[in-house]
Amino acid sequence: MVRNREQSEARLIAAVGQILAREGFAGLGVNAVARAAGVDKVLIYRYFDGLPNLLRAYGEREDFWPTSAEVLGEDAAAIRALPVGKRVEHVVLGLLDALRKRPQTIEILAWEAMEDNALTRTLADIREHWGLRVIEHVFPDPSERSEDVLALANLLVAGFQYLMIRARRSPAYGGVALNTETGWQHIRQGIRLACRSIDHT
Amino acid sequence: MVRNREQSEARLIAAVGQILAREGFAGLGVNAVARAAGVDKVLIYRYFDGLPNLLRAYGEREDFWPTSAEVLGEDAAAIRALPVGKRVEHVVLGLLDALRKRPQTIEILAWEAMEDNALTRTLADIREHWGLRVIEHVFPDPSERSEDVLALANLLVAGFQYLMIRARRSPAYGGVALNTETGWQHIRQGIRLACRSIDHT
DNA sequence: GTATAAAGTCACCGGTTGGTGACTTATCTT
DNA sequence: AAGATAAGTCACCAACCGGTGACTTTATAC
Repeated sequence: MVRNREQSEARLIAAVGQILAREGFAGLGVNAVARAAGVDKVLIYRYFDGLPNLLRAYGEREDFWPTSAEVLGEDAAAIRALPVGKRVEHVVLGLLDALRKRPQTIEILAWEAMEDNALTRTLADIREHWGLRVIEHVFPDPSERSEDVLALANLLVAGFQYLMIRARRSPAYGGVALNTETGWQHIRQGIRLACRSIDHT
Repeated sequence: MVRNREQSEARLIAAVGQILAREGFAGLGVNAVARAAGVDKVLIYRYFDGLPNLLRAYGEREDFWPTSAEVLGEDAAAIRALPVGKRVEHVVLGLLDALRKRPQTIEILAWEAMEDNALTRTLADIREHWGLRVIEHVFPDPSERSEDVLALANLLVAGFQYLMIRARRSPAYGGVALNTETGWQHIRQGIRLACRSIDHT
């Protein structure tokens, strides 16, 4: 048996992702993670001082959250020149595409919303800083942020996040297909439709 | 000790609601329910043949789901005379108000989306029949159901459901207050804003 | 009043959970 | 080569989980 702390840490972090993808957060525990990593669970305490910190390490991997560039596109300055409605549409759709590629991130978001414990709180901390940066990027001028438009934008984001969560178990939601690409195209069209009314006041 | 099966059953059903309200579905188990009901857990098996059926009994109480009248208003026929966008607005806002009064129902919806087991599947069955009736009521003519509008309507419903779920733990979401009435007024305005573009094509 | 079926109690089962102490073994420094 | 430090193993803990069998107690039907 080769002894290698770095490798063991990496295995534990990878095991978190495996379990989240396979069983969801319900199966996430010290025993399960250690078993999946092929490592003794005592190392979780020695190296990470418990599961919450291991989960924090997992949440801080580079590709866990999309970068601002991935959400906003390469030319962030060009976005700020668009009317507000178009800007909202752009960032909401960008966020949708970015998150659809990250099923484990969706799993974390879901869990964060459901339960309130040491593990979820650490994850909420990580996401906090990330989310604020995006808003600052898109709406540098606070006067542009109408309360109602902000509410609508967040409602749309909350909506597709919830649909992504349901998509893992259910093939459809209220007549909208969640397991086909065309179903998600309709959702994207719905978002565009909603954003159209923002500039049209 | 008075012996009364009906009362014990009622206590168990009430205990389910208590636990859902207090701890959420994470704390929902045979032992916890029996303890909260002040009743031996063996009665759960004797009277309900297990927790799933007890939960089904809980989900079938009269006031658990809003009635169609509560969502649509008293004059369901008048709604069908409105343009499509107004109809969507009306039913989405009606559903929002109806569900805001039912925190335990939100808890169930959340759980249903998160986990997939015997308990959640029984609850999904109950909700299924309920949801279809509402859609049939509002859009009796299938030709009126544009795919994109349907997607938007479901996106809005999914959105406020997700926000309600988060509201239990977080006071705000992306700058929108979830713990004040004015915050929810902004969300309602956002819904109205989104629906405006439906008829405006 | 007595028999009987049901209501309720209690102790226990195997399994899993998060967590720890004591141990062996490998690697690295001197 | 010897010793120190860290990596990894293992057995065990108390607490909980869902679930069951055997028991006592009460109400009810006859």
